[in-house]
Amino acid sequence: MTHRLNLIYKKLYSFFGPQHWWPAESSFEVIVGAILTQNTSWQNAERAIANLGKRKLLNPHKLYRLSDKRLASLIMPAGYYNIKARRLKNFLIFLFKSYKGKLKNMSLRDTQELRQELLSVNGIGPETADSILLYALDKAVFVVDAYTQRVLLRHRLIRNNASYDEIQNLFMENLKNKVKLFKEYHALLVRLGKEFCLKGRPKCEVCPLDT
DNA sequence: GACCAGGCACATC
DNA sequence: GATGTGCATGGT
Repeated sequence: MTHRLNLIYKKLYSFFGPQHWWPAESSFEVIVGAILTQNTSWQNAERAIANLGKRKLLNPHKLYRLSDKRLASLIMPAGYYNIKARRLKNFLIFLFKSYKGKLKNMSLRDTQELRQELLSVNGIGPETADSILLYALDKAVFVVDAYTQRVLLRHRLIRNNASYDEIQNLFMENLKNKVKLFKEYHALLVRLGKEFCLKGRPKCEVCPLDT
């Protein structure tokens, strides 16, 4: 499986090239984006982030002080805005209570322990937690999302009811080069999923992996 | 108008 | 542990 996964990576990289993920100007922006993009197109999440950025609100202190109602209205384009406002606040409450509002402090914690802490925040599930760890804090954790599952399933690399942890372990046990590779690999899987592995179709057509 | 998009919590069996 | 539902905008 190690060889298989490395071969897939090589094919994806040579076909698509580097993806430059995560598109953001700061670690905090990555975290905000990770929550805003939950079950939502990145384009819509971006509009919400832009609304915050325009008002210089993309830092923990400012966002923490913003009322839930105001926050919700600003992130409206991302959809689920009431729930997501609450989720952003839940993360910030955690950040201030446990790490004095500083990402640097949070980043010093042991990766697996921090992962457990993030998962205990209401509104942060496995994908959001791992996106934060990998893309905001540079921790060697593989991110699994809907595209990852779909691509792997289409190519029969997992069984159709494989759990999040199973899929994540598949990558983490078989790949070296950790952080940089994990970032690029996940981004490439999303790119492939978007362009070739469409939902509601039994098979990928002209899939770069099949050539 | 239907379906989809870089999930998650919660209820229920 | 599996399955169903609410949350909501904007593009195709």
